[in-house]
Amino acid sequence: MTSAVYTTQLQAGLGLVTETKALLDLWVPDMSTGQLQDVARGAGSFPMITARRLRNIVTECFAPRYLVSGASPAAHLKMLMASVPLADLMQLMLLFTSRANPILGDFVREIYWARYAGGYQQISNEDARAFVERAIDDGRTSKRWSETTVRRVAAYLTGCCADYGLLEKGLKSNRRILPYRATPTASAYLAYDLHFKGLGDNAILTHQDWQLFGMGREDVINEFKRLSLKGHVIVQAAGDVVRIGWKHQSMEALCDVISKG
DNA sequence: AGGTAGCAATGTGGATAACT
DNA sequence: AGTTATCCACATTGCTACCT
Repeated sequence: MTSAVYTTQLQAGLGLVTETKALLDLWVPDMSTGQLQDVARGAGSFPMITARRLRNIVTECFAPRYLVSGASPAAHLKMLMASVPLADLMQLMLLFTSRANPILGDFVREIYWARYAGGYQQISNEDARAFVERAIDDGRTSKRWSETTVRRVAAYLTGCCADYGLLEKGLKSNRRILPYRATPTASAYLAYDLHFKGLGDNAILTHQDWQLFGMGREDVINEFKRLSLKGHVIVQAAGDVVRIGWKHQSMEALCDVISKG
């Protein structure tokens, strides 16, 4: 799906939902990863973990996910955090984590939603392992991973899905598929995010990020209609041609409206 | 030389199986 | 039932090739 190389970076941390919230509380714009680590250690937000582990979390998880694109993900999540339900934030975390770790995004798109659509009740680590091994065969990694790395990364894929609410939580190697649907906040965010990235309306409708939520072009159009009811956009659909009227002038404006809604 | 990315190895604790 | 062995998931630390 994507062409990026798969890495083992998920090894450094899975969903990290509470850790991410804690770091967002401490983070301010223009803060370096080193500064963030220092602040986090000083604030005692992570009393149970070592400095080395904190480094892992900040530089290998938090930064690649939320400090990219001028740290806009972090800035936006921080804006939304106070008023938006955790489930919505977790969907955005899935988006950012999948962008940082293409192997997760592809797993969700190709395996999770295929199983979901196929009426399966669960996804096992063995399913994930098969996905990883096929990816290696297809040359998606820089080199062939060892057996243990394959097994672990496979487990991290399902574990991360569990952290973000797509699969059942707990220490299981076979997890139940949970009902999962993009929330209005997440879909509004993604819509505007793609828009301000400069994508045209038609390209937005078919963007692969929607597939993280199991949405194809028709689903996206229907979602836009829902967003129009909330006043976020205006949708004009005539046959195959869809035109979007964008009501907010910036991501900050959107986040402001969402957090006050 | 020092830093970093990518991968591997180790530590820990819980869950389950196997045994007595 | 209670104890021990084994497995598994996850956190943490270590290693190394590569780049600057």
